Amino acid sequence: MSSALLFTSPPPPTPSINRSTLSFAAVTNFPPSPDKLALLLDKSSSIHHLLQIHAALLRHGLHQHPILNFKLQRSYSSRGRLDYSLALFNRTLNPNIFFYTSIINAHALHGLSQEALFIYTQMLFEGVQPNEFTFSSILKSCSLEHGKILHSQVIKLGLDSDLYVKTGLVDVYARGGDVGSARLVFERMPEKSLVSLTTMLTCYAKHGELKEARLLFDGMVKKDVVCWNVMIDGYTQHGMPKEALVLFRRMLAAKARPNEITILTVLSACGQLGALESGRWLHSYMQNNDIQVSVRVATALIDMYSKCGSLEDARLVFDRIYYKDVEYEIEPKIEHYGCMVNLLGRAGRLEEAYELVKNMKVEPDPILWGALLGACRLHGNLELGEKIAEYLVSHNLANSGTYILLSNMYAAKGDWEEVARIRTLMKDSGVQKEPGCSSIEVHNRVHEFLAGNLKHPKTKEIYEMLEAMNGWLKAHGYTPQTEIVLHDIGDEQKEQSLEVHSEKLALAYGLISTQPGTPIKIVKNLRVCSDCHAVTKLISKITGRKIVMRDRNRFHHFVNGSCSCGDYW
DNA sequence: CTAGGGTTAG
Repeated sequence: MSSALLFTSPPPPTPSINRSTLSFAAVTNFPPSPDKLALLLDKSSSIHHLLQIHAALLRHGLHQHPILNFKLQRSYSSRGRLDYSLALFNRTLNPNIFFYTSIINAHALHGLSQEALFIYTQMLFEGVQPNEFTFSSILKSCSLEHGKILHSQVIKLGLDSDLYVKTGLVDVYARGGDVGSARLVFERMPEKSLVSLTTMLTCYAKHGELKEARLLFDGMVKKDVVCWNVMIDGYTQHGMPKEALVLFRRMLAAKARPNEITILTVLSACGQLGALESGRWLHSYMQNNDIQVSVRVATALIDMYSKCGSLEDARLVFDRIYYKDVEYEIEPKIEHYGCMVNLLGRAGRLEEAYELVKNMKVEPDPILWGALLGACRLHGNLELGEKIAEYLVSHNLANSGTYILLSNMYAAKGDWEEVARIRTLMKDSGVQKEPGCSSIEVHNRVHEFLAGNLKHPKTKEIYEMLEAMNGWLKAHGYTPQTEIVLHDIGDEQKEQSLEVHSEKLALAYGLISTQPGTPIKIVKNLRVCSDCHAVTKLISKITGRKIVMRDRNRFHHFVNGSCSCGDYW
């Protein structure tokens, strides 16, 4: 602004003052009454505002007022300023039980269990006796060990009849993994609230006791969104995504309203299943029901679409995120070593990969060893393969994959004696091969197939299609890769055992149950075998279908007789 | 009118 303008501007208008209003305000607002300050404290929304009120308390000698001090402390805590909260607490003379409980609660809520416990002991030292409120606060963050001590104090003080305290105790035992004690406390509760039921439900679900969880869940008369979420998530987190989806449908049928957490859980289940249609449906459900796509939901959507093989949709969601979380500034973890091992392994630089794993700063996990062993198999390096397998077996690190890969290598060389030895070794060690399972989603339903499985209602049609597929394959000059069958059986039997691999059953079902030309998406829990891979390539050419197969490691996009993995997986 | 503390899901 120029100085000329400054001088030519009219002076600001003088506010007209109503004298009676002014004197009234002066009388009522000064000095501020504790009532007014309490109200202000409850309503204030910014830290700046709180600091102003704090100043007013000091200015007017109200800084030892128990209620105002308590409210101020609570507001500081809820705004995440535990430092101010604690400073206020330390300057307060003889804090009462309310103040103690509140500050303990604030620390417990922020996961500062050591500090919460410290204040608790300080309180006991000062001769202030804890009550049921104090215990339900302190129990929230404490360890199992401390929980047990607190439990005995609860009983001593006769506070163990309180519903909140009991729920807190169930939660402590549950978090500490002591399911038995959690159940004991729970079962002795004379009345069980929705929250205490949900706490116990969470305990079962977290520890994989899904049958117990479901029993409790089905017995619950009143169900809110939290308990639905707990139950659905229990299935999702324990390899039962199909059950998770089924339960989610029941949730909708029961007119319960899903929230963001439900969506996150169900999207994860869809990803595990490769259930693209269900995932898409969920996406549109969110759009129709005004459930906002937060970054977390967007990430879950991208994860789901990626795992379902629809990279186009994943990209679409990704491009719509304004603010992107990024996985930069991360410490190299075991996954990154995994990438390196895969890279070196595929390039045939096995010794280098082996050296890398041996000299890692982090403890190598079975997946990493598996990657290395897989590379040995790929390049037929039996010598190193044996060395690694021996190491794994002797260090108790072997899983079913170790044995399978090793016996694969021997089988490929026709060394059936060694194959038999490995099988015995595997049997003796007690590890079992995870059965191969393929699933396909058709019309919003997930169909699962195990090798040689005859349980599907359309079994007859599926096997007819398998026959037809064999005919097409033979006509194209295909010979089954019988050498990959591990059992020492006749060639004809080997062919038969290959024919009913779970991915072929799923593929046959996909062909008979969808319109010609529709892309087929299959999810397999293990790695796809090389015979199934070759067959799927040919089928994609013969039928003109795009086939996406997600196995344990990666996606295979089969189009017109070739696969995106370049036959290198 | 008058004041204050507690539980479950990711």
